[in-house]
Amino acid sequence: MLTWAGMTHVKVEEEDVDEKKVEILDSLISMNLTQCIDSSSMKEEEDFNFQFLEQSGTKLECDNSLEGFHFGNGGGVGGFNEDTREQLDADMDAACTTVLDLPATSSSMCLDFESLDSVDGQDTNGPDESIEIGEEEALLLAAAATAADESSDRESIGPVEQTSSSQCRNKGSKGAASSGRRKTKVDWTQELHRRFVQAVEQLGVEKAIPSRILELMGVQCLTRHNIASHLQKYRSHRRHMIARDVEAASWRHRRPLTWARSQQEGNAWLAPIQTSSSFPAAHPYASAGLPTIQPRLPAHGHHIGAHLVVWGHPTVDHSPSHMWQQPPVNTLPFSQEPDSSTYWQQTAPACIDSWTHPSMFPAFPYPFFGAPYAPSLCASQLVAPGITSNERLLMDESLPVALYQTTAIDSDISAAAGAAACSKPSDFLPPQEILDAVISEALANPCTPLPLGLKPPSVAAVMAELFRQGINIVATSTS
DNA sequence: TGCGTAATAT
DNA sequence: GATATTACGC
Repeated sequence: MLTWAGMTHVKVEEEDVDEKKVEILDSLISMNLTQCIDSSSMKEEEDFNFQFLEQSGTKLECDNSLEGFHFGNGGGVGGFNEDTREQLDADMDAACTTVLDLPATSSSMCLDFESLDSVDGQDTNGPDESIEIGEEEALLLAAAATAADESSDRESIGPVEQTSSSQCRNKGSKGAASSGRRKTKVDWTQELHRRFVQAVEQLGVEKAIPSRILELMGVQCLTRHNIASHLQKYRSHRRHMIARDVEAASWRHRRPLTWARSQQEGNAWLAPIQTSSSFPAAHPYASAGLPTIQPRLPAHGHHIGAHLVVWGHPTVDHSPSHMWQQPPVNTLPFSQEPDSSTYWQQTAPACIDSWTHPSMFPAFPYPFFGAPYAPSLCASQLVAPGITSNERLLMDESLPVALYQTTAIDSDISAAAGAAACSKPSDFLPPQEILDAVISEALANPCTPLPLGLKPPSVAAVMAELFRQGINIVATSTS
């Protein structure tokens, strides 16, 4: 039994259409759908199988594994050209005679032809909160597709929006007739993007042009404009990653000692975090805290260079592109991270974007800033158990040089890091010798430019610190 | 004509 | 926010 779940999500993947299904299909034509069918939930259903539609009389050229079949005001990927769509709308309107009482929460729908196998009685319902409807309703879409096929014998098929009800059209921008002119969004699924990337690589990033990419991808549902748009963003993201590489290299150049030390010490800085927090040791971020972390090597890409993890970095990019890799909030542990995390990384420089969950401890690129993010923290809070109070005091007196540079760090990161550090203070302590080395370096090179993105402390902060240290007279420069 | 890019629309 | 569309220059 098909269901209208909270998301009215029914999956489609059945190869054969038996008579029962055809029967249902026919009956659907006399029914109406008032519920908008949206593409939002289709994103995860990349394996829509068009064979059903093909076998039921609908010719679809789309690669089954690549295309979603999206309905509704959100548009989507389907196997219809514009003419087909318009005819489909007309057919739908003509065929619909019954108003289904569907829950208002039902906002999207996918067809699950696999579920259609349960027509004979097996119930494949999902959650209890699902609201059942008959296969008829669910298959109306398939019927519509069939009708579309009957109305069009064109071979060329492109992604065209398909609305399934007047409600959807109303929600749409311009109604049925006019909205039909607007193409639907392409759902750049993992597989679709993988093909895209593959094509780009094959052609060479710089030499890749939309028409050639489209050719290599062999996905007829896409248009050259689709490719161009995606390519535009792809290149943009890639440039961003490269720029970040350059910045990372620049920082390593300016901070060779710190860099070398951090490399020698490996994960020592944040190693405790790996085992004491939610960081799975296997995750690349487990080795974070270093200026560079081990990137995930792309399956097909070229490793141009390791990128900084820019958590808390003032120059951290908050552009939408990062969302392309961003797992959902409150996401699973890294070990369960979805493949989407490598969305752009398949050919873009192997990098780790700042897409990780903000609640995670930031892998700040500057080791001696690894812990004292929070202004309220003092060095002693970072000291391992067993260190003497005198040693703690000494560190407290020594660290301001390093600490002062953290004053401008993003407050959220500071708060997060501070909270993390306070909760497990002993976990954030680097080895004493490293700490000494870093402090020494900072003291020996007070004029070393700040790493990119770091702002100098405010005058007020400096004055406060000086005052705290008993320095009340400061010569000011007038030059 | 096709392409790349930026701005804008949906 | 992601994608499509458009305009413009090359």
